[in-house]
Amino acid sequence: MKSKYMMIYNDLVSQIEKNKLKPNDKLLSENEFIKKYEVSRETIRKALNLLAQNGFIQKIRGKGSFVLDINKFDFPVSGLVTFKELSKKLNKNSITILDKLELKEPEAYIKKELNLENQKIWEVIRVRNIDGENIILDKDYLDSTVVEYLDEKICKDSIYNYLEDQKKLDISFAKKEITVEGATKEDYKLLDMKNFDMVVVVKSHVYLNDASLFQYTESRHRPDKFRFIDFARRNKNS
Amino acid sequence: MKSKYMMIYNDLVSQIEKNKLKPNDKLLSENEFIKKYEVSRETIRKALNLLAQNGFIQKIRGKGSFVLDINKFDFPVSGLVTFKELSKKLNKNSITILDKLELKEPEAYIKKELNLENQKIWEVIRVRNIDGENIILDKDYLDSTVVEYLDEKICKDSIYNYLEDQKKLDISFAKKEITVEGATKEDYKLLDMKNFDMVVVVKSHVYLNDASLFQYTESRHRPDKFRFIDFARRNKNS
DNA sequence: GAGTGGTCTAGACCACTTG
DNA sequence: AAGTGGTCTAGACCACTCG
Repeated sequence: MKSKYMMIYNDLVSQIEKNKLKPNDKLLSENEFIKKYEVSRETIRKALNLLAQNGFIQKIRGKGSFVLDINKFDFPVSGLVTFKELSKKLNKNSITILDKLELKEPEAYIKKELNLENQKIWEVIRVRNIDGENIILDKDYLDSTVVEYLDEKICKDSIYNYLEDQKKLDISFAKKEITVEGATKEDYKLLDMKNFDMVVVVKSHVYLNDASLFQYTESRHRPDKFRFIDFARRNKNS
Repeated sequence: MKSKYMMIYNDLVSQIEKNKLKPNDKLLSENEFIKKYEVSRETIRKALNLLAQNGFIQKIRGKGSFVLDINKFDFPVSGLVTFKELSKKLNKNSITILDKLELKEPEAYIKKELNLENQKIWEVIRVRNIDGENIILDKDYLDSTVVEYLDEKICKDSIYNYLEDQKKLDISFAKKEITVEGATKEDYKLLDMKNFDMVVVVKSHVYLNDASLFQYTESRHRPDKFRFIDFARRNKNS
């Protein structure tokens, strides 16, 4: 955030997103960046490595760093991103409908997913309406010992906003699993399923900075509207 | 590969995979690692940061680094991994059936996906049979100016093995897109579709180290057998 | 206060690309 | 030969956790 390499990273990301740096453009060399930002080489390299990791640039030894033509920003992207952040980027006409908000004893399988003892959980069921159609069903389960309070307003806006900005929780990482399953009665009831009989299910376990699990989520998508984009670098360690 | 931080990274990964380091175990501190491996701190930190990035450990300031309980290795995992590498990890009984191998003029949409001029392409169509069922249909299209030669043996084994080990190509990164589509006649013909009428489609654009695009792939999965696991860290830059 | 990880520096040597 | 990125070092200061 305030670290030098993060500021340089954010500066370059915004230049790429604003198209001030275009695909195939050559960045300044590391030595030129050193002069421009008045920092050491390793600091520049941290920023550039982050850009490479996230698919913005490709570094080529002996040649330089080049902007990639991966327009990840037209679509949903991998990573840990909230629905609100996404719909903002996509410029879609989206509404969130709160179907259920309840502090309750967890069902057995939720208890298992969240490794709970006797804590209660918040169950939040929300329907995402995009361009007039109910497309996504989000079912969230949050450990009430971590998240003591929730209300309708928070759920309709963004739970993560509240947790990060108000509660200062440090949401750190998630394990996500994508599968395709038969639609349930609940899916048919809450979503505009047309003639589809399957849904894409994204199950997430979300962890705080101290590696504690606090949230389990099932995000159920009508198959024709589901899209997941991933940028992957190849590992050749072994 | 031969770099110090990569050797340390691989050493620790193998300790975690062999369960010599168990979930929630505390790693040595950075200063202890310095003594153990006789390297500088930044070198240790490069190795540990790679582990954190890939979901093996969580670093907590003031406390230490801890092994995560993310059993990514039971399942398909995100990243740029070949079918052969995957099936080896999964210990499944898998067979590859070569349906088509042809050097030809590309169809218009392939030409577009690969930004081709007048090059011919290799079209490779393979069916993956797992535990006796035809589950996955892989359609590969490779730029023949990059990959001049292919044969049946290579396609039945692993194209990437050949390209990396024999041809010394540096496969670097890919953009992948996951969607769900209606099954085509080809899907019905080549896959054991049971009663399903949709397939999960993974479209990949694969690039070399010099950022040149050389392969486009469509991997079509029967929906009940598809599973994608992703480990994601949250970015809070903006 | 001692120990931990996070950031940053200045300098070194290397491998690779290009003119 | 000059310029590029890749690795590595030794040391510094900081913010955080914990007893």
